[in-house]
Amino acid sequence: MERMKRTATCGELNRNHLAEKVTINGWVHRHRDHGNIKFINLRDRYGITQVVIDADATPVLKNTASELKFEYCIAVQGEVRSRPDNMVNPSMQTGEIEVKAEKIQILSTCAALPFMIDERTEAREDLRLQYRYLDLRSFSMQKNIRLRHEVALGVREYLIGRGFMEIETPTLIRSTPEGARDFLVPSRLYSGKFYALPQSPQLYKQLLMVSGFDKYFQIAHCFRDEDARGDRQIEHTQIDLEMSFVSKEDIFEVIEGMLQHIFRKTLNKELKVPFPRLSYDQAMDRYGSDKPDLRFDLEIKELSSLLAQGDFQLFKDVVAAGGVVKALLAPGCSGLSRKEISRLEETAKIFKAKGLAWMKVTEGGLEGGISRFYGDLSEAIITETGAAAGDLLLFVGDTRKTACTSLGAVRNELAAKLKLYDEKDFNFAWIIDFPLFEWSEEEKRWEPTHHMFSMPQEQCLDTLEEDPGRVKGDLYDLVCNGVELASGSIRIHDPELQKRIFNIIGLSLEEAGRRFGFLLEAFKHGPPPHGGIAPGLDRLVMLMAGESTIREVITFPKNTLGLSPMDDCPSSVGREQLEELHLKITKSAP
RNA sequence: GGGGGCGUAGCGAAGAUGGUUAUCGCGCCGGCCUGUCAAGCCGGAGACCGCGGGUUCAAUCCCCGUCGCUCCCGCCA
Repeated sequence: MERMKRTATCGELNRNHLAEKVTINGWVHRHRDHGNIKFINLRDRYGITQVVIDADATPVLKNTASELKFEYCIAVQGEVRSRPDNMVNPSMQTGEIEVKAEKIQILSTCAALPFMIDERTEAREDLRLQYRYLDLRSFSMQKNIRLRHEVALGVREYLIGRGFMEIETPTLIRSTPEGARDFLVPSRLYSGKFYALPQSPQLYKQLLMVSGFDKYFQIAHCFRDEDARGDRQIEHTQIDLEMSFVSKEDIFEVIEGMLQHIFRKTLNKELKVPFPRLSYDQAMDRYGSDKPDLRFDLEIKELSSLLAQGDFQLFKDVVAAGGVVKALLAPGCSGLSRKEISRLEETAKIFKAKGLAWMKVTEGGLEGGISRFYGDLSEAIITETGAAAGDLLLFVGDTRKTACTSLGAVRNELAAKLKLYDEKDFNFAWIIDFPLFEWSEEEKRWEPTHHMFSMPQEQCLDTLEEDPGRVKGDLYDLVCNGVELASGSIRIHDPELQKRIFNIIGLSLEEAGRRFGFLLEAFKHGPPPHGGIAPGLDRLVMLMAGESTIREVITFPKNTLGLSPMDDCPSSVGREQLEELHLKITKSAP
């Protein structure tokens, strides 16, 4: 029998098609058998159309229809007709019509499903990942993957419209043991040698600038052999871009325009640009994070000198030792129970705080917690924090970093608990003025905060070596709703300056030459000033889709352990394969 | 490497201070049904209660260990 090819999709039929003969192909989404009449909701990626097998159907048709089960792939030929007035389904796109089946062909059958293909699948995630091809049939996954496609399309439309060229760079590259752990690919031809998968196309895009390509972008796969998280996979996708002859202002403007274009097109949402800017120091001091969620206020205040005046010895000691006391005002939270406060304290402790001190604000002043140490200062504390009766004050005294980050975590938890923000808001901001170097206690040396090719800010150029910790870089992150969406910098294009950076991070010229000789050599040949940025596509789509993990916007993700439950990889390989690669396994996985 | 949570039928859940036959919804199988759209009704099958050990007359429940998944700290230039 000839296969019945489709003439229409399951999403497009409406009153304009009445009386037309159509063939639709798709999957049996639902079937309702009333004995002498039967309904099938046929689904394809465009929508769902109701098929009716009427009482007057031929025995052959009725027989075929009775065989249908969930997710059978079928073809239906029939006539589009309007539903009886009281049977119209206003919640369906095609709810005014139905297809009266004349012929049904079963294209393939479907075994019993491991889970229902629902709008919201409730199966455990590892099961969903194991049967990802089924999970991807669900409405929400179809929607997410389509959104991802539209975002990628928007990226291309916008950037190409702005004169960018989409250029590919290699996937098998030289390993550079800086930063994240590399994935290595053993060489067959050269025993004991390895390629690496790129953590990003960083060096190549800089070389493309040297080549004069001026405005480059690529939707690039990046690989990092580190532990996964909800917003992190060992393999992810970046919208990688680089521009010559620019300052960070130019890059901000391109990214703002690009996001505006994408949001307008896909979500019909108007983003307000330019995005606000916060220095790294401000972000840490006020929000306790370098990726603050700015959908809500809840600012952290510093009360070191005030609280060191009271009788609470712990805070006195902290301040005397050069630490700080930070305060977070929890509005209307004086009613929180001990238990609730101690839950917040647990959160603070995860981020290294030794405890979470508190005071309740009442009409009569401060009460409970550590308030008894601050009788005389209560008015000053209330004024300083802007607290009002009914509020709760939370304090951490510690090093600046610990005090800030632990209260930052409490801040996020409080905001979620108090529902201080609209989930659907998008609150973008640029975080700028990052320090260029960080002291590594483990390595006992300065390390680049971002990477070693980032430009120090001009005012620091003369004094780089004096106090590397104070050097600010031409570095910037884009954050949205507490998620780091992009990271970039203006790059160094002066080999002499580059050498000074190597020197500060303790990388000898010989070693630098071995690892990055090609880049240094390139920079001897008229490199243009350049800079770039790389928004994470997965995270962007995750936010836009309202999802809380990037796995929901990736077709075939790994789980948090870096495994793929569907094809069960990584997997072992045969001895011949290993021998060909000159490899020997010294220890097998348990 | 470390901490929290979860693990009961194909799926999602409930369960008891330790006590006969482990409960519910979806799915599956069989039957009925002419307008449903999460169709409905009747009947049925399906669970070594993650795995191993311990305590006990008795463990799905308590204890110890282990495995799997997940969230987080570390890590992620």
